[in-house]
Amino acid sequence: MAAIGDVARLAGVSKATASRALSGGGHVAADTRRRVEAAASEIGYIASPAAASLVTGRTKNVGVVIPIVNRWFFGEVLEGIERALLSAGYDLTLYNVGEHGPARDRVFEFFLARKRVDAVIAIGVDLAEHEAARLAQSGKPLVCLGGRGAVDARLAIDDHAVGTLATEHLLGLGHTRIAHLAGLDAVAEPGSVPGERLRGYLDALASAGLAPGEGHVVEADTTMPAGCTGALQLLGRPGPRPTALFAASDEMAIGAMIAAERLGIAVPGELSVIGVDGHEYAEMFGLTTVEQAPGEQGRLAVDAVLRLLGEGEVADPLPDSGAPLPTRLVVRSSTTAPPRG
Amino acid sequence: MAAIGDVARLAGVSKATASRALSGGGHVAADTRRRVEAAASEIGYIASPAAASLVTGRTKNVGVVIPIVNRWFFGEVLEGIERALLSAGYDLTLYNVGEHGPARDRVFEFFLARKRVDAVIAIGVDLAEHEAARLAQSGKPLVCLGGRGAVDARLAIDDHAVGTLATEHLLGLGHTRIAHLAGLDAVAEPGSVPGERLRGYLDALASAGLAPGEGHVVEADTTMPAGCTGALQLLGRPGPRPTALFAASDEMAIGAMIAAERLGIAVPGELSVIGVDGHEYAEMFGLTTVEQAPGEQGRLAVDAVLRLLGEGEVADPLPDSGAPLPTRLVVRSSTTAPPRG
DNA sequence: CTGAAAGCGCTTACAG
DNA sequence: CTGAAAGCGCTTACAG
Repeated sequence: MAAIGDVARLAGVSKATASRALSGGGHVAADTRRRVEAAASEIGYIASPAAASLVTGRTKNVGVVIPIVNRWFFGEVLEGIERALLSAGYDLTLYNVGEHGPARDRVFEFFLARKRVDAVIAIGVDLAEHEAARLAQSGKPLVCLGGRGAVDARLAIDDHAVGTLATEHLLGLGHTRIAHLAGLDAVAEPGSVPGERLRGYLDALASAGLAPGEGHVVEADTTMPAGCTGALQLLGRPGPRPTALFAASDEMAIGAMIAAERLGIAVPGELSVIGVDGHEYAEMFGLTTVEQAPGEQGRLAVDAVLRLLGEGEVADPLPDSGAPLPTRLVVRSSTTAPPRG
Repeated sequence: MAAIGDVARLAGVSKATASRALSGGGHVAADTRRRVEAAASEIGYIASPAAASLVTGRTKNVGVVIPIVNRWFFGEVLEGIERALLSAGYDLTLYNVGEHGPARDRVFEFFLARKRVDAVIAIGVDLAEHEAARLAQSGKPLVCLGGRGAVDARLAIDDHAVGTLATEHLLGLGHTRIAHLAGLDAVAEPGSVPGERLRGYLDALASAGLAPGEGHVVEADTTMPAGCTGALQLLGRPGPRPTALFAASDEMAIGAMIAAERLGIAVPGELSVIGVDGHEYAEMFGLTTVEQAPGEQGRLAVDAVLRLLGEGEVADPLPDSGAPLPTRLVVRSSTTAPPRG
């Protein structure tokens, strides 16, 4: 393996100068720099990250903590982060943490606690107090995308507003029997993403002088099969059927559309359906949705991390601090006015 | 940050002994080891990976190259790899490479060429000659999961056999007009995954004295929307309609089922559909499929890499070298005998 | 079983 | 602008 000494010798300079020419900020004569660069590329020299980080204390590596890879939203965020990090010359080290337990503890107590990453991005993870504390004490910048826990830098959409917006769209079309397919633990955990969307839905309903019908709020996993099962249950029960359904995610909404079809309920004729996300499959199903931009969110998280690390022009770590990430209503063919009669 | 010198001082031993007690294989008195461990945990010591790797030359980090994160198969593989790597104490550095171009070159020429990873796992990527050469010259073990390119260690299912198995299932049910929804470039690239599945399909057909009908092989992206569009095209054309369809992926197959429904074609009554993958949504749609186990494949790739790195009992790098990864036919309700008449 | 010393490959004050 | 020297925090022969 070629080391910097080899480059220096070939270029006829000292290791210090070679280092400065290749990476350091120190001034080097233009001609010297050229000679060093030529020498480096001639022998295919690439600096050892370990050696460099041992002295600089920087690793040019960011840890990304994610609860699940294989869900559209998370996959998009991850791709956005990867792209942004790579183009900034940073590596991405992936930690897929699930439920609390020894495996998750190990990530926070060992993997993330070492000097292997300069910063951490946590996506949609509810940080326990001791986890947030661990990270804080390590002194590494932490940027959260959604999720909960006491941290400095968090980017998030306004989930309450999302619930309100979706519900108001249905109210505006004239619906009064509006059901909600909520995410898991929406009722039990008020501050969570599903909880906030549920609250937005309830508040919008209340503002219109309405309340959900009996059994018209059902919780399910935010997947297509779970959405299908949940909708089957919700739409199949006796009593007045809802004319509209707000699902907490597009995958659930699509599952609900399929459930409606199986029950012979026409969408949107007999049932309007709206989701949340802007899933890549939404268009195929003509699904009306409150769209968010996960890939872009990932990029913004990287921007924030890079700023906290002092890369580029050091500005406000979170330029629009406090302002929620953008979402927008995209109306397609799955929502319309309720059936007459 | 606590360094090993602090631990040594607190335990009343030398840094060398502290190092041996904590990680090194050298013999240390049981009592000494206990004292060192107590000291380490007391001050929360965690070895600096950079310093350790500088001297050992090992990083305990594996680079994973993947063409796309947000596709079920790849997401599952990635999760399987992450879990296996983490439990072996290794980090996973993610490189999402797309089309050939400067961004991809940078991954192979810079990121992967440095001494930051001990080995590389490439998932479903067709390695160009210069890319494979780059990796080989870096001396790092490379394990491929699927994909193409000249490499030593490759794990893969037998895609030709997959195509044959799926087609034979349909033939066995009595179908003779069997269409194929192929992956992109199946015809143009004979050695690729889509190409092999297509060939398996054609060979099975030929063995039964059959050939695909006019316009009964259509290529599409391996996604649900593309599968839907492709099936719409395939099923909508004039002339005798196929009674069965073999899709190169479950997502495509599900898209095709939705297309059939939109065209008023009953599945399986008028059209049998079979896919490939064992997608998590297959069950919800009653989809018959040739199942593979991507998560498990990821784990096997890690096993192979770890063996090549000399971890654990150094055995054959690829224990079942040559043997393809397992797949199996899972029959559900989307396939049946062709309609009479 | 344990310690003193060297060294992994860089970068960074410190002089000049 | 450039070089000699120190040092980042470990591990590993080499002795004892």
